[in-house]
Amino acid sequence: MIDRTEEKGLQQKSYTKVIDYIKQRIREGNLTSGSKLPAERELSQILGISRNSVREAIRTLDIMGVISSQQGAGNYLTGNFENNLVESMSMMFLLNQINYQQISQLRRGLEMQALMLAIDNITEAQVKELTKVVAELEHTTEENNIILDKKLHYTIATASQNVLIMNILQALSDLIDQFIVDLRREILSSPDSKIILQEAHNAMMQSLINKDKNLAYEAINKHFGIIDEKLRDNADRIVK
Amino acid sequence: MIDRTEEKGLQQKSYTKVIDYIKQRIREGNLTSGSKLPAERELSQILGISRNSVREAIRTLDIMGVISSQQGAGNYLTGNFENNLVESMSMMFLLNQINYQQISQLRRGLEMQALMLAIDNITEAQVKELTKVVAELEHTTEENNIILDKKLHYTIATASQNVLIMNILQALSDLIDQFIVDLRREILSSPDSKIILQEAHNAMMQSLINKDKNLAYEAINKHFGIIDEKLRDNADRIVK
DNA sequence: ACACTAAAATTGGTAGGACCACTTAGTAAT
DNA sequence: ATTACTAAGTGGTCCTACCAATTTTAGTGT
Repeated sequence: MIDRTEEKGLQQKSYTKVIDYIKQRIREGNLTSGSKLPAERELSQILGISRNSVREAIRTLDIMGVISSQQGAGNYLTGNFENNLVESMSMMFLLNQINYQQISQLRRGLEMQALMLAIDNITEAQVKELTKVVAELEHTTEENNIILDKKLHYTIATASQNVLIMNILQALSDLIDQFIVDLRREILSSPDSKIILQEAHNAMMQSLINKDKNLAYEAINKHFGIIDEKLRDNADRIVK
Repeated sequence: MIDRTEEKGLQQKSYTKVIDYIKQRIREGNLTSGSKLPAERELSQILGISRNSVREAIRTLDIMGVISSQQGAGNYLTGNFENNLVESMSMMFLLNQINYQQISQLRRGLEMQALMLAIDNITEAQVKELTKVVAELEHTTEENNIILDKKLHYTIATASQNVLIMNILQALSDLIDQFIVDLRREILSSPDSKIILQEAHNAMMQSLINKDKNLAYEAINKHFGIIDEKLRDNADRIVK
């Protein structure tokens, strides 16, 4: 992406040609989401590099979620970046560059902003959906607790109409699933936190209905206040 | 790690073996940040796959920022994920999956949370640094305006002590540099917005000194209120 | 014994060919 | 027209060879 070619012999690596080529084609409007890329053998000819190098770039874009490789069919531009975020953060987590507290802090910031945006953008249907989920959450089994909770937050994220925030929140949710499922389940269903979370969820819903950003602010703080508290009590139980 | 081969033809792709292998070694503590990975030829032997496949994984991890490849020396575990985020978001931007408004909304959410965390974690030295930057920002040339502004926000992000949030904010900053430098410059130096931004920056600083989260909330909203307004007026000027 | 240099070994970067696995399109048989 | 089969196209994997940069080793001279 960053081209420092010709700068003291610092040579552009082959695979960057592929990425640059694709970006260029996108800019020109020749490639859009869903488009089929030239075949790998063809790309290697066009760019004057080996198929190996092409594949290294393709594989990277694949894992990053930019394209989707289908054996026998071809490479297609897609744009699912969630996976990439999950993989990245998963690695950061493993390398101890971040801990769960930081993940939770990030999530709080995003949930807050998502809720604020949702207040401006939520549709009637989404409010209805949300009301249903909140109601169901009040008397549900431990099994469905997580599913419904996810649904609630997902609905709000969707209502924010911000794909970027949605993707990151989804990635965070996946990350939590990956590393601390048990703890999540426990927090959601322990008697004391359950009540507070219900109140928080209710307040979030009310803030959306009344378009009350102050209430939204309080609701999110309440929600993550209890979560952070529980995390502090169980910090030792987060395993990798 | 889990090999589901032979299971109805659902075959694990070769390169995943490399990623799983590295993750496993990290979990076991055999690999940490800075460690040298086995040579590619060696890895291909260990995992029973071709060097090509190994390289596809290595290249991906390289671009993701997990490792750093140095020709002649070897592959080293690093953990610079910022680049990856920039590349990802850059692609999302190009593919029109996100627009600048969404980037700004994300940034608002993160700056808000960063400031809130900074209130709890900022050091004396950082407060001093910040005070200096804010003072300098009041009478500076257009050139230094951007640099100082970046420095201000970077200082707050650092003070949040949350590497994840720092990384994303840095990535957003890079993304802005990449696509809308001119607009950024203009917003920062146009007479009307300059005053409001100064007020916002001052309020942010005050909120840190007085540890006043309500003021922080207002300051961030003021800061991004004017930015969003300017963006609306110049939406047509964002090019790719 | 030390410092420096040059050769050798190591390691990532690139290339090209071969074949497998899967999908798609075209063709032939019914 | 439908189906079955074949052929072509395309990604997935492997191998071998060589280039380019770095590191290590051996050697040389003082």
